[in-house]
Amino acid sequence: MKEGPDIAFLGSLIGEPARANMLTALLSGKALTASELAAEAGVTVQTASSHLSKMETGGLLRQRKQGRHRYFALADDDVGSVLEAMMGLAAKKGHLRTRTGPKDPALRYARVCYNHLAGDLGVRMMDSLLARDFLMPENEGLGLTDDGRAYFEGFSIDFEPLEKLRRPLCKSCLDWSNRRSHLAGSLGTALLTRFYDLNWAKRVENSRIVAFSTRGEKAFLETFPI
Amino acid sequence: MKEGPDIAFLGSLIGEPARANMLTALLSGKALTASELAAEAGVTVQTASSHLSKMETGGLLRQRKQGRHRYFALADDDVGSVLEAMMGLAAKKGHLRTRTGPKDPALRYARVCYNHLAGDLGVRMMDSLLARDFLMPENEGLGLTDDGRAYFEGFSIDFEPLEKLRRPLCKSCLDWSNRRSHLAGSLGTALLTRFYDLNWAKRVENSRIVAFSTRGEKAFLETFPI
DNA sequence: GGTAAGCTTCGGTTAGCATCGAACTATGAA
DNA sequence: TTCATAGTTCGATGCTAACCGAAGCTTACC
Repeated sequence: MKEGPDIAFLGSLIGEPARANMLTALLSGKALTASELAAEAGVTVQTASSHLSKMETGGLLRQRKQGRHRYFALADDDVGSVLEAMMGLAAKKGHLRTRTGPKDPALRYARVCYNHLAGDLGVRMMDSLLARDFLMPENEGLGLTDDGRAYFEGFSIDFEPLEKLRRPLCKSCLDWSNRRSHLAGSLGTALLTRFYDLNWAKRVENSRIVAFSTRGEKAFLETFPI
Repeated sequence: MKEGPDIAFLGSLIGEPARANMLTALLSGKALTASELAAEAGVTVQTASSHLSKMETGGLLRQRKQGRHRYFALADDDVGSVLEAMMGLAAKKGHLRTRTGPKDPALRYARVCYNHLAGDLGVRMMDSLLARDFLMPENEGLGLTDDGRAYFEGFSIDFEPLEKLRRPLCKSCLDWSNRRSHLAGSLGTALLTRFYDLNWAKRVENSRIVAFSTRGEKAFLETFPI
């Protein structure tokens, strides 16, 4: 009767508070256990387990067994992108969750989006890389220029393992706080890891906030001028 | 307790079959009456009315009264983008609706996405415009170059009314069938209208398919070479 | 082997919400 | 005024799915 992909199924999967909580938690990029996700969503483990299996068969989640733990993560970058896009729309329409605490400014400034840097600093990095022609928009998304490759190699990014992955190297992801794009893809992930390694920033426990040190922030702003 | 925008609310709004059907119908870009949408969703008008008011207060829909008719349409381009993004994910994950009929190839070739051209031809147009530097990727999305402006004016696009709108002129929208981008925004809308005016193509009744005439297709391909 | 932790499965309960009939409002036509 | 069409509101019904207790399964650690 009807043509096209089934939006309703996806929507209902995302549109249940407990599941939405879990998905938002997983947007932090960390793989979490069923118990952790249950706590995050405020339901018992049995209920969480049921939700998790639904989301897994629905293609939103990926499961990795490790000993007696089962770690859940978003299935791929696309799931994260759609979630962030929905966040953007929700924010624009004023559908905010209960109370957007004092963390909010920090969250808008620098946060983890699945596995890469988002927020003001994420957008700034993207802008800077585009302005200096290190990244070039391509049909499908984003391409790395030769200059860009050299630049990142100078920044101690090792491309060899990245290129073996099935994930795209560069991808743009729409920011819900800014309504502008930031860099996703395996390069985005690698860069964020590099920031951690350089001690420019570290993750805030139980939050998506990325806390830059004053020194780290300075270095970041110098590395990615506008 | 929790920070950030509320995904669950949006998801539940979209994740109900009747509502999803209506939204998909509205992706055609046409404003439809409550009765038409009820038929589209396969529910009675009372039920439809209830759904419509929910979606309107939820910010997904916009209502325009006209005599004793009430026309509903998607609230803005962003809603359309999120819907297409979800379609992309659903298609990728294999969640297709009941049976994807013989219309499908035509739908992938050229269809309406809210108010602009999508599908293979839509993507080709985007590629062509980018390759010839008529469009340039900018921070937020897409920018029109001076060359581009001249080019479109030669194509009888009148920019004056377009620039008075609050909508962005150019915007990229991810294609669910192709997983590549095509041109949205008010320019995208204007171009599609122009194709209709030139009799290159016309809408197929009760469908999102855009049917190009052989002459129109030829002209289109020449106008937007790769 | 025994025990504990992590997670899933099963069954029964409950709550929310979509659904529709019927009554009501509003606009237009005769 | 009267009738017809478009749409909303109200109330009752019924279905679905989330929820949790209890039991079962698997893996680890002593």
